[in-house]
Amino acid sequence: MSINISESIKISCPEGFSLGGTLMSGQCFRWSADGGGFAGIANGRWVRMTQQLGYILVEGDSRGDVWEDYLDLATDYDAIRAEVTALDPRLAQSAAISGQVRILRQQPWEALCSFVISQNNNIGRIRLIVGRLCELCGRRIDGGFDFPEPETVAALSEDSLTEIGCGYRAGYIVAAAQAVAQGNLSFDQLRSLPVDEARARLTAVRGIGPKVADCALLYGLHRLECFPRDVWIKRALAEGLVSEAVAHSRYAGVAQQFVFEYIRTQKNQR
DNA sequence: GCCCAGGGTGTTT
DNA sequence: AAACACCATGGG
Repeated sequence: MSINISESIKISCPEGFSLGGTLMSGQCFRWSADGGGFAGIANGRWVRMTQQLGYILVEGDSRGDVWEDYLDLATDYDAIRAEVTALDPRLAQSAAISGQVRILRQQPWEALCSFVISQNNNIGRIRLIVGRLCELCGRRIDGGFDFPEPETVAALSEDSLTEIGCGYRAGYIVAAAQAVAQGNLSFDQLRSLPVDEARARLTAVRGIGPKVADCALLYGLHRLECFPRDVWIKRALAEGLVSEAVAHSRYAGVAQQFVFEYIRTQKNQR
């Protein structure tokens, strides 16, 4: 397969920014290490991002001026980091190691669908299944397959999803897709509703519980006050790496990502 | 073989 | 409301 690197652009960013941590820390499942950088498909386009001193090199289909927004480079993470560590000094340990990670601005359906797949699953297998889903029914684009539209997934049979390894989640995936495709779940509404109501709309769908709802709101709609509680974060709370005070603060989701990435990197070094 | 993974649902205490 | 079994699947 040949990739036509038609264009490349540079996006300035803080030198400390962690591109790898941001793309590979389990908030998105479509990136992989490639030639010193990271290749993947987002916003309907294949690109490879490579971090240089003070900027990100974006090669491939880099049209559209969407990547600075995707990486959330306009948000002041120094201020966020200062605020959450002031709220809980114990968090400084995680922030010191993983505090250069940002919350991606993914497309809401991709985030929701990916985290429905994520339940009781591990990151490697989530990547595998999400990739197969795109190959199964995503639009063919230069470099691979785009994430499928909700209408496309809503029309799939549960059997076809079981065949690509979705297991018992097949029905949940179709249910979520149908809720979106039929307008019962509107991302425009979820974006502006009070967070508790947005959560309630999401968890009303069969297969979406509180954790997946918070992931959809945090990673798909950039509601930074959401605090997804997976097994790792529950463990971190029990061990005192992060406190409930942070979990209920306005940048709870950012702090949560610091802790999640911190635990992962620590675990890999053991 | 057992345990675990970015959980949720339904049932039983 | 809290504890529990069950849900597919693959890697360790």
